[in-house]
Amino acid sequence: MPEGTRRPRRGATTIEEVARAAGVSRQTVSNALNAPQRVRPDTLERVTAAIRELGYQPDQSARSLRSGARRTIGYLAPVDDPFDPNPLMAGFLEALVDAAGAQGQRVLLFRPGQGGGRDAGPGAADPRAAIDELVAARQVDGLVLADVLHDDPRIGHVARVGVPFVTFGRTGPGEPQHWVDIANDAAMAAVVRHLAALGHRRIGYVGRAGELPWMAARRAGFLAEAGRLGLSAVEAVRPDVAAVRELLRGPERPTAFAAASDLLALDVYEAVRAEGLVVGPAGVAVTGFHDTPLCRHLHPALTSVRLPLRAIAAALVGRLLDQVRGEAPPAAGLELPAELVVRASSG
Amino acid sequence: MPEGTRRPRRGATTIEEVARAAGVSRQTVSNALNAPQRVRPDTLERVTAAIRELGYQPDQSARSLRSGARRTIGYLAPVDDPFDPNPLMAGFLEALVDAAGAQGQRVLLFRPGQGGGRDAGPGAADPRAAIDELVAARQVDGLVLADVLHDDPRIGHVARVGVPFVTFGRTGPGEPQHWVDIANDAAMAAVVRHLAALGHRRIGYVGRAGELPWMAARRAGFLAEAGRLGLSAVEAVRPDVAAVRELLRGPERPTAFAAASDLLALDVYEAVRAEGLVVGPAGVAVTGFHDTPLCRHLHPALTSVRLPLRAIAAALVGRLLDQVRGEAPPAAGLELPAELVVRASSG
DNA sequence: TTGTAAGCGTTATCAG
DNA sequence: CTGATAACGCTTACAA
Repeated sequence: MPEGTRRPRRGATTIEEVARAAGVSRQTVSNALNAPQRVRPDTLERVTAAIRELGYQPDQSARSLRSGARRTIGYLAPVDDPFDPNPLMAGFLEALVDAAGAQGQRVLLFRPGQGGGRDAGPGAADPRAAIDELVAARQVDGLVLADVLHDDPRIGHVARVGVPFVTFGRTGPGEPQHWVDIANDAAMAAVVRHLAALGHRRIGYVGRAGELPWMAARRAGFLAEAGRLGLSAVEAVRPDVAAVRELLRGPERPTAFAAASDLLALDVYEAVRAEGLVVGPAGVAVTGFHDTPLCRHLHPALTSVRLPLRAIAAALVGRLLDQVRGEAPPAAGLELPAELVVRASSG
Repeated sequence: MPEGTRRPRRGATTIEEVARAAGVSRQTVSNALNAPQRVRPDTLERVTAAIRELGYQPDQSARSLRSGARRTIGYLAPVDDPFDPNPLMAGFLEALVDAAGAQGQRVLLFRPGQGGGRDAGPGAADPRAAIDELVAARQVDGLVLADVLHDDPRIGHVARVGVPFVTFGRTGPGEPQHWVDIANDAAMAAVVRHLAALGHRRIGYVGRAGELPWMAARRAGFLAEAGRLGLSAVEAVRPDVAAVRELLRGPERPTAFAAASDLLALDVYEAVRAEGLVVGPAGVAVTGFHDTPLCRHLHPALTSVRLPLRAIAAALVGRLLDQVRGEAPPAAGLELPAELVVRASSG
């Protein structure tokens, strides 16, 4: 690699130049930025003007090196196939970047399997290795983890490493409770109450019982509330069109369906139509979960549960920065309510 | 703000400690990392062992400050409502992070309206201000911009600022040609040929003619290829269900529809069914664009155009780093083909 | 091939 | 309230 030319420093206004322009020492400029109350008002004004005029911004690398604060939060992106992206990711990331920005923090994205060098050995896709790399290089002040699984190995790892972290999704009882999550069960219970209020007595559920905690919580919330209200709850054996059609042909034909996601609600739509029935309050009512753009493109438009992504992101960033500042980490997680958005498919 | 305690340096192995452990000067450790060929093999081995043993990673801030290289790429996220996220974003971002990681680069996400401080004045949502901030703070080596519009003000701005950049989406003739894009028109032409090969002679188009370049290109590709093949091309006056239904009731009833996106294809499905027709090669064939997860959840499954997101990301990162290294920027953009994925809705 | 000296831009300490 | 001095951890000349 011919490494001849030294990269010309782009524009690169330094604190020194600002100091000269304002007729003060560079220390005063630093104070004006980091502790304005310690600078005489008129001096502050003069410095501020010079800063604005020269378009000065402190070099973040220098600042980080000196102060230790990276002003950057790492977000470990889920390892999805690009063609089957986590529907959460886009909307949540935007909210996270905004929430971080409001606190003067940037968001650094990273994924497992990012060997900084050429070592693509085994375990290259281990999220723990990716975390270690980021932390060891001191590129972030803290981490945000999403899609927390039961006994997620990442949690114990970050706790052991000692890096500040928060999670979108609750952690296990033996683990640090630095989590924020939506009330999946309560939201699904609200769905059940909504359907019950419409007069439905037999409600079908479409979703997986499996190991994904948020899915398990939705199912539990459904079953609990249906039981409480004395409704007849019927579960599709599999979350697909064929299984739903079978329910619709059975003796206990549900008059409404709650789906664990918007995409699954789409399967319900297909099944209902295939059985010659119609989706809607007059026919078979249907609800989804996530409130993706899909909901408004369906006919009838799909009732769904909207996640409070901005509130979640704000809470996560707040709790993370508390830890970064050395304050006591929260003793308990934070559960935020999700909002039921009623549309034509059920109202 | 009581700023008493100095933050304890996390673990923070330094190059000095590695040097001591390996019995060499810290200079040699640096060489082992940045210019291994200049270190004697046995010394290199000893140093490498010490590095591994201590879990040493160079402090990125110190490295950046000294060398000028940030090893970080900025991605300007589109300003979407979190509840109507750009479907591109998730899958593309993952591909971008991986492509960057393969080159030893991280990805820093940012959005307009991120005042680092408390100045939420007007124009806070101006992407140019956000770019300026990031560049002035020297947090990135270069920028990736997506969703380039006609006469996009961001392009001229980054060119003027002089920061290396590339775009996903082509730039105007008077602007730098640092772009990578998919062949929207060619992909849509392939859709038309596919439908023609199935025997369709009257094909409907559902999409907006508007100012979004990628949408305009798809429409143009459709019209051009239909004309070339002597097909009758009919456009829906608006991209919605009602407009499609009107076409289906009209004298020139199309036997197939090409939609400019998967969500629009969903509207076509609805319209076809509302008219008592059936989607599929035997009834009305339908195609989408993007190949979102939605395609496989539709019945019949939706034929769509898959974007080569990983290839795009790799090309973008490659071209960006070329610029960062001071090599001549590419004189022309790069157009990549998209792949037609045929499913039951048209085959 | 390896070690020495300097400095990247900033902030913290301590005199004035 | 302001100004000099040192140090954060690293890389790049240059000398050994």
